[in-house]
Amino acid sequence: MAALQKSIDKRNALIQATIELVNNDGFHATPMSKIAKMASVSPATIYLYFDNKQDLVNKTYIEVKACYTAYAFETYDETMPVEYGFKVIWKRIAEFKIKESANALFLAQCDNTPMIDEASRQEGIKHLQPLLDLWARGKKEGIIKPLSDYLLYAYAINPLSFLMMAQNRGSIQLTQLELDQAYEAAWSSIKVCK
Amino acid sequence: MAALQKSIDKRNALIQATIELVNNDGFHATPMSKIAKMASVSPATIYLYFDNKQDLVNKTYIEVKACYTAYAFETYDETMPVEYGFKVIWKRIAEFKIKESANALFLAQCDNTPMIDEASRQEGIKHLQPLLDLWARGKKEGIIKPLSDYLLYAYAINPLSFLMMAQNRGSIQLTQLELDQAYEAAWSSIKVCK
DNA sequence: TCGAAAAGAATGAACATTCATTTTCTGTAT
DNA sequence: ATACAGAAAATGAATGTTCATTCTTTTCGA
Repeated sequence: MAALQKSIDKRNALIQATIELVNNDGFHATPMSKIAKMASVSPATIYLYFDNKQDLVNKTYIEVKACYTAYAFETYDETMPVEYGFKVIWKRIAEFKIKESANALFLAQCDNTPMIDEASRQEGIKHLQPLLDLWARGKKEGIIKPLSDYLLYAYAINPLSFLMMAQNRGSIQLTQLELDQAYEAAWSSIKVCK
Repeated sequence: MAALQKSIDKRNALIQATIELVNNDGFHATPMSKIAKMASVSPATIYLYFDNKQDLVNKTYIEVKACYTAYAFETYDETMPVEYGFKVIWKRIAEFKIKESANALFLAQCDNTPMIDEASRQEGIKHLQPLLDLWARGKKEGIIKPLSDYLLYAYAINPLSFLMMAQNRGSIQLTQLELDQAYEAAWSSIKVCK
């Protein structure tokens, strides 16, 4: 059976093109024809891989978000002490912003825009669970302030939001020192003061 | 002279309609015809007030941003002690998010999207100067951590970014307690630990 | 009565999606 | 091995719609 002959490379090229073009021009200012051209594919071909433009961008979002969270939790495991765990995750997220800046920018745009379906948004959130768990543990151990779950949740969606601001629309690169400072600031804001 | 016979009400209605529609559908998914209809005006009339669609959204952005900063600094003056000044500004910003949530949402979308001209973006940033000055003072007095100016700047663009996340795309309203917690977290992240 | 302001209809370009063909792949029979 | 049939994949060219902007005419205020 030829159930999956469609080229995964072509699909990836389409996703990459979508990210790059949406970053530069925004969702609605990015024509399917341009995405097709950048992916070296006919416009009609896109519809073999995705239902329509909305579906393309939804799936791109979910894929990038999954990539983001996988990256964030790569070096973390649940047996780590809370503070160390937080540090490990935080640093990975910062690294993601820097090394995968196109992906990070794309996520920022999606998360602040009516561009993505609510369902896909929910889907994208799921993978952040380990961070929420870590925080629950930190609160239980008295290491993390008893912040409202709702705030922690907001924080979890974008713990680096101010780094995002620093990175997103300015093109300046953050230094290691700045990253360390940013981490310290973030940790200070949630840890219980001794 | 009839240099300004054009109705300021009509202009305002157009700006309001732009904010509301862009919040719901995004810039490019908002047709001029719809903006006109919501403002009870002919599409052609928009062009008496604005050069084109881009100009309309740029001017809307600048106006909302000015409104935001005016609100933020309303109760602040430069003679206040640093910590108190920070608190006063922060609380006003939080209030803005809550009371003027449509405006806040609009700004979040503009700031994370290629929707606004770079020039207008710069224009919008200018009014944040008092906060930068406050921080310079705080650092000089040893009250605020010696964070990189660049980070403080990023923070200044959106000191409430994580509150934004909490408010923007979820529709849940934050409680007073949560706001207090959020303020404490923000202050902890930048103050010098005693 | 004149000039600005406003209106509605018209224009032309851009775009998402579909259609009718062509190309490529794969499994099978020789 | 080889050729071929059938199906999936890919294509470029329509199609029909939507929309920003402009044009011509009408309304309004002084």
